[in-house]
Amino acid sequence: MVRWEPDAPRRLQKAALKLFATRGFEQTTAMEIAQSVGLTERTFFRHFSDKREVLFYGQHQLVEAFLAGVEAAPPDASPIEIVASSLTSAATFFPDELRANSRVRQSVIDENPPLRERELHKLASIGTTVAEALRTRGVDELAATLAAQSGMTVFGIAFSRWIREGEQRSMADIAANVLRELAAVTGNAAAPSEAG
Amino acid sequence: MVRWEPDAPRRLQKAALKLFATRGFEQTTAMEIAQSVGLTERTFFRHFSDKREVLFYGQHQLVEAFLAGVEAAPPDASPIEIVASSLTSAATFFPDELRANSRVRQSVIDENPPLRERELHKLASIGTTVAEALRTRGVDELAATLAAQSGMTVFGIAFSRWIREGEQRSMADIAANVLRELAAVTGNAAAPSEAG
DNA sequence: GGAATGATGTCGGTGACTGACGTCAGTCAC
DNA sequence: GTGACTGACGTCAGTCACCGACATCATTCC
Repeated sequence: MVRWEPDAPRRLQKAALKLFATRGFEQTTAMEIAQSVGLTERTFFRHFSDKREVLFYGQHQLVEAFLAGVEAAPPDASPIEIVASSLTSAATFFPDELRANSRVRQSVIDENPPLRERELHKLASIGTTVAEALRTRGVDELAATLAAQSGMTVFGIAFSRWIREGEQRSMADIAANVLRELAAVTGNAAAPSEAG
Repeated sequence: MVRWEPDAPRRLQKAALKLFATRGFEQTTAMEIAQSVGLTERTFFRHFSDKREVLFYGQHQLVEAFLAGVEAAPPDASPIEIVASSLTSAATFFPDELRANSRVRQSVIDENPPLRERELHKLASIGTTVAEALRTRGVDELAATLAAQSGMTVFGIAFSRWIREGEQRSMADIAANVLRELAAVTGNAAAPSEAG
């Protein structure tokens, strides 16, 4: 007989999402989440640095997918081509079966500013990591930062479209479209000093 | 005889920045900030929704500068030209005299993840507002969101360069350069579906 | 079979943040 | 000029996120 059920973090995450979705994020205490899976509040905070973090458990693998995409790009690829490869790789983390689940999770996040903050921070943090990987490949700092952060912008927009009701395209397809549109939008940029 | 010193929020902000810079953000309690200007903790939280917010007092005007830049753009301007105008307008909020002050403030923010989160949220929030303004001008949703969020990326990078030690150029000049580089970087984008 | 390990529980605390209510100077109606 | 009203603040008591220190006990390793 085992002393504890295994995989406490994932059990806590599932319980937290359910409680947040029904009762609301603020109205749910860490103690309630923990007790709903037979653990104590203290144990909750041993697995998650704070109450918000429980919704972001497993993000580590997403970062690695982005990085794998960077490394998969051919040696002569331009910065934005590397980012494109990175997005394609990351898109494998969002198969169609996950769409419904992602929708629920995102609706919880969208309704709670503290969770939005954490999400933006995660995105920016991935962007920094990808930029670092670009610099390792010889891309200069400004281009690397711009390409990586733009990639995160594309990713965020693509994801929000991917979970739209009625959307049929795959995450990879949407990301590709958004990235093309980014090129189109920025293509004719005028210097800001000309305006104002 | 006046009952209270005027402009409590600004006094609290100045005291908070000084304390955060010397003692650290976490090591400074809201009560200490309040007491250092002769107020109570309760009054601190009447002016600021949370402890982090004290460092972002006055951001409202920055948003309005961005929006003024949007409105100043000619009617036939492309989305990215409108964003360029917006950046130029916002740049007036960062005259050279503010550089030293901005450096101190930013070093506090950079060293504290909770403050970084709040900053990213503010930036994204301005981006959403600018995107909304673009849509009002007839820009379609995708282009508006891309242009506005890219503008925030440019703004963030430009600001971090503006406060670099030894940097001489104005905020407007740097922003113009970064925006040009964005166009160059995204110019040759390949579809992500080709890679990976 | 005893020691080390690792995940958990227990206890007591700090500090962010809130709601309810009291205080008091200025202001304005009458 | 008195009384109602308002606005900025103080006081008090509470909830909850989060942490450090220490105890517990099944499993594992020697």
